[in-house]
Amino acid sequence: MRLTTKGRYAVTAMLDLAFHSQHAPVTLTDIATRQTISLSYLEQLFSRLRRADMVIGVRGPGGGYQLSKPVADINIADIIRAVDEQIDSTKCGGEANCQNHKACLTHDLWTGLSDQIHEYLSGISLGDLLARKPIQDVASRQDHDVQQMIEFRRDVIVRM
Amino acid sequence: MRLTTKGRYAVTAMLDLAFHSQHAPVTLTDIATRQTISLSYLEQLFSRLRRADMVIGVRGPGGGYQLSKPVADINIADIIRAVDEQIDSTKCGGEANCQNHKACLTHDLWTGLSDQIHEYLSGISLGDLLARKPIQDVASRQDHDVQQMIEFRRDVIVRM
DNA sequence: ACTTAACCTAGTAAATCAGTCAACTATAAA
DNA sequence: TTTATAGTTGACTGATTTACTAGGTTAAGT
Repeated sequence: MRLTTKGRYAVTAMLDLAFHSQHAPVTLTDIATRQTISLSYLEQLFSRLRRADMVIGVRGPGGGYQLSKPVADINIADIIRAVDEQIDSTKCGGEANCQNHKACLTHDLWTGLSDQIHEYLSGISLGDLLARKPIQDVASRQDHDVQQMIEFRRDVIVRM
Repeated sequence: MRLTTKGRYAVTAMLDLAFHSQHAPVTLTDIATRQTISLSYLEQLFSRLRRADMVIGVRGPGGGYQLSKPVADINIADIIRAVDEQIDSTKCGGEANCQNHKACLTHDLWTGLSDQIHEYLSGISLGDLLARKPIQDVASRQDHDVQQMIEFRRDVIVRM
């Protein structure tokens, strides 16, 4: 279990997707605009999320991404694990013989805590996050603030 | 709140220190041997831990490191925060003006979760970890396995 | 056909990780 | 009072990861 800005981007994007894809697919361009994340970087993250069966890509006009499961069935640990390289078992890759001939001692110490963190994050679903008032407020504010920007951009492009 | 192998090293080392420094200071050399962590890397980590007032360095022969507080008063979040660069508020460093003129929206989404993780890790003390049976077992096994190695190394050096 | 938007590949500057090397200072034991 | 111990500091390095850019191809709708 690793916790970096990469995972934060993924969780934020998934939260944005969950909030906006109730009726129709959401384009990465929209998410990138709302959350100020690089579009190409988002593409990379969603490539992993798609391969992990967390989202479904819909091609063509009117397309975008949708969640593949109900928000209650997608937890934070899964999202982070999907985009982060899985933390290799360091040194003793499963062999458990890095110190003398005994089982890999160093990592056993950390394992308990690491498992707990994972278990904790597994217990929080996208649905749980969505249900929180502060997040709803922020999302609504983003919609309001960014909607004009998105429409303006589309108008400009249409006119070109 | 970031979670990498760097933090894992720090927690593991602090756990080792807590387990062995009841009576006398523990040298980084011993910790490095037991936990198979680079000595010089440990020195860097403990330099930060010392500046964060989590450990006390005792110089000279018989010296080493000791915890500065009871194990119940040292929590995991503090350890990780001491060695990791604090995650900067990305883009809008406290200014809260990264999107339009409004408050920094993107990061607000993550803040709630990040705070929760921090709160969760704050609730686990070194004492809590020490009290766990599996960790005691592993630590005991390490003592048994590594003690000969340490003594052997000292004998060799004395003879040189 | 043309547009849309997902999908894919390769590359890159910057940051971080994990570690080395080499010096220095304070302290306790000889 | 040497001398060995052990902490302290800083500079430096290769490898990896991050975050991002550029440029394509493919599938689907109008």
